[in-house]
Amino acid sequence: MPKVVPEYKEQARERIIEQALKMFSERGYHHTRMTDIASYLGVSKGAIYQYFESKEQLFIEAIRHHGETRAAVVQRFLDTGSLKSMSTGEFFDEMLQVRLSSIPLNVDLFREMKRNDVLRKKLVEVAEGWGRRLVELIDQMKKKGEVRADVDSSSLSRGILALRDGLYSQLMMGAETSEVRETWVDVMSYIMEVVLT
Amino acid sequence: MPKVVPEYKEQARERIIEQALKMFSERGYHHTRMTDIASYLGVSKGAIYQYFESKEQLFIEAIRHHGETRAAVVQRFLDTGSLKSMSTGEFFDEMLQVRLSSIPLNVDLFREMKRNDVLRKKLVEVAEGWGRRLVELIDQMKKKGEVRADVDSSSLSRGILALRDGLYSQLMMGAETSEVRETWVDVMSYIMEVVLT
Amino acid sequence: MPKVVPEYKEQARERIIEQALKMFSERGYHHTRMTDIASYLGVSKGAIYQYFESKEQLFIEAIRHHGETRAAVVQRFLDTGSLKSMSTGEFFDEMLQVRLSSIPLNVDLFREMKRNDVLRKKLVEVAEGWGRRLVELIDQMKKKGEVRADVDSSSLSRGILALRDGLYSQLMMGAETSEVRETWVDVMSYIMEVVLT
Amino acid sequence: MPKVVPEYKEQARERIIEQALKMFSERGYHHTRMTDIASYLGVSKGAIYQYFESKEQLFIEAIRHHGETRAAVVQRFLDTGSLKSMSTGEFFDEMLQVRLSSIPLNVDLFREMKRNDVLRKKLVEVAEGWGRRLVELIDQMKKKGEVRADVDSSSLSRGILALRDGLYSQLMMGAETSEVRETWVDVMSYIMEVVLT
DNA sequence: CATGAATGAGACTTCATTCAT
DNA sequence: TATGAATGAAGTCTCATTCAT
Repeated sequence: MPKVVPEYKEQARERIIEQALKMFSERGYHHTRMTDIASYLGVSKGAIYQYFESKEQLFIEAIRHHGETRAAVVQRFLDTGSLKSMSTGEFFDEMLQVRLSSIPLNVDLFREMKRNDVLRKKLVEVAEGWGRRLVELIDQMKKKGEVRADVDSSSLSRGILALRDGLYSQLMMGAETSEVRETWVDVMSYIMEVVLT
Repeated sequence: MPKVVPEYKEQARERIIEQALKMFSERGYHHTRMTDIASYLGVSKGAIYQYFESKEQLFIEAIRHHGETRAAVVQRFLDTGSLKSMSTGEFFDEMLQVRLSSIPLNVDLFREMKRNDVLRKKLVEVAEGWGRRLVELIDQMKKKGEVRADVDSSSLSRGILALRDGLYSQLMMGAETSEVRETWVDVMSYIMEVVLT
Repeated sequence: MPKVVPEYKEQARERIIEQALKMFSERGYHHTRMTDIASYLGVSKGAIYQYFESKEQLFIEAIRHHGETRAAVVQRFLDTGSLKSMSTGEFFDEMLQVRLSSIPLNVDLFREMKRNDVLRKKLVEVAEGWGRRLVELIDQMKKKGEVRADVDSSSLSRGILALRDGLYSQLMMGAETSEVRETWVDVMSYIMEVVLT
Repeated sequence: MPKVVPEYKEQARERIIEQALKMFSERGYHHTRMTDIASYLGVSKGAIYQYFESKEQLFIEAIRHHGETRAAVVQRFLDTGSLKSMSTGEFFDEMLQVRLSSIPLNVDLFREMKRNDVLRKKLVEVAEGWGRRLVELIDQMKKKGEVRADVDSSSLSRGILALRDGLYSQLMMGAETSEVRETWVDVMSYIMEVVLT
């Protein structure tokens, strides 16, 4: 009977969140039973309910945690102040670690949104956060003359994020990681070739 | 109480499939109840079971139908023999009509795949079909010298599809259609600027 | 596999309500499982959920039904325009049939009230209804000079209802019906002896 | 984290019993969680299990304790050797303090009785104890010629207890204490007017 | 002794599917 | 053929009780 808490309650929460996130992303919200999460953790259903009041709440927490983790990674690249750094295979690899299967998560999220206000706000907030930060970066680069002035920052930002999400989606559908990474590097380089001065 | 069969059995099947497809894409597989589909059709649950042996089977048929409809649209553009025609707002608009919310559909599909071999095959077949046809088009254009020889057809194809899917995903999340369309046109034009000779 | 509906849906509802009422009163809300009600009806749990959306809702309906049934009986005696008719063993017997174990019901009700506004309103409404009608009767009798003018109608009404409830409670606790009926008749006659002119 | 045992084990037991009794009466057996009792006592659940082997056992002890406390109060009035003393507002007030919400308790008790022999015996014993003592008092008064000879002691006793219980029940349902007390005084005075010589 | 995290039986509820009418 | 009431498997959640620390 392993305990959920190796040592501290906060760690237990985190362990649960991480396992839940993993399973929610891999199987989707509805295909992930509380029992499954529990048994993968080597714990009883009831234990999870000491940390989260419902499956939905656990889901929300998983999303929050996911968003925060991703934020750190992306921020690091944004901090370089250059779009180029995001066009690399390294960026893709790092995102992969953290973002793995987030598209399905988002879709489930979207479904839940219709019923859940808290969730909706959080999701929109996270999603818009990405876009905003990227737009800011592009705007700064435009000021420095590193990006063509006639480029629509918002449109470019949206396109990059769409490409990223579309590719992750392909990974989920079973595409080869190496091929997908190559696509990211290739297409980003095409785009950079045009928009960078 | 209108009957499922207005006149021909085949029409009844189609009516059911179309309603089911609509609801599956809007709400997702698990949030769509057989009762819902039936009542939206003004028909009893039992009636549906005369045309489809299970919810899953109906889902599969809906996917098939969806894939075929989309095929017609895309094929029309592919038939122009030019990537340019796909870089337009018109292409985007047409796809929108037919493809609306297909990302969620695909994701649900993916979830079902783990349990359903028939479904998996169909999905992979459809998904790869798109890629293959696009790769063929690019290869043809390369032969004609319309696309740079050093462009990786497979990678470019994959990137275009990813962009499309990522943007549709954004639409699902509540983004403005006009902004998303603009992104499609902008980013496709950047890419075309580089890959077309 | 007997059906819940012998013929009409309304009858099915009623059958369920009656069985539920019986069991709720005998065992209390928490000791009555949906499964129990269903199996006593020779039906599956699910069937009940076609008529009532939750156990709580079924409980509320049972209360409503109970109140209405009782109303008819009591009204008949009130309609005689005389308190005397309520002091008889016949009145007691009739109430017994209909009210059997309503004290426990009321107590469970009271417990639920803290959480359920609809229930609270209904209960208070029913409970106050009894008191009001009895007060009216006493007031009328006072006007006719059949009840002493210095009798407090509200207090007398409340006392009679309390006596009734207290005796029913004793029945629930296992007291002999004949003895309890005798008490009702005796004590009511003492009271009548004083308050009637 | 105060300890259950401020000084003596017996005091700890008593503290738990008193808190449990309070909560059982206010919320009912099923709505009172062991956790609630513990946290109101500022103690851990585990601590309670050192004094009582189960929730049911604690309930039983609470009942016993309750019965004993009440006994003292009532006995004091019985000791006056006169029914009149029980017809007063003072008696009612004292009972109120001690008996508050015992009807619900009794009902829960009755529910448990079906499953628990020990409980049943205790309850019946306590309940009958009240009746017996009251009957004895009335019999004594009859001997002294203070109560009419044709009064059925058992019936009168039962009626008084029923009135008391019915009124307490009304209090539980939200009736005004002052009105209920008035009813007790009024109705008891009617009855006394007839049965006392 | 005390604590409170973990357990797990058990209750409610949902919904795809069946089948008598 | 159509209907929709009934079924029952499966999932979520609660809470008395246990037990390692």
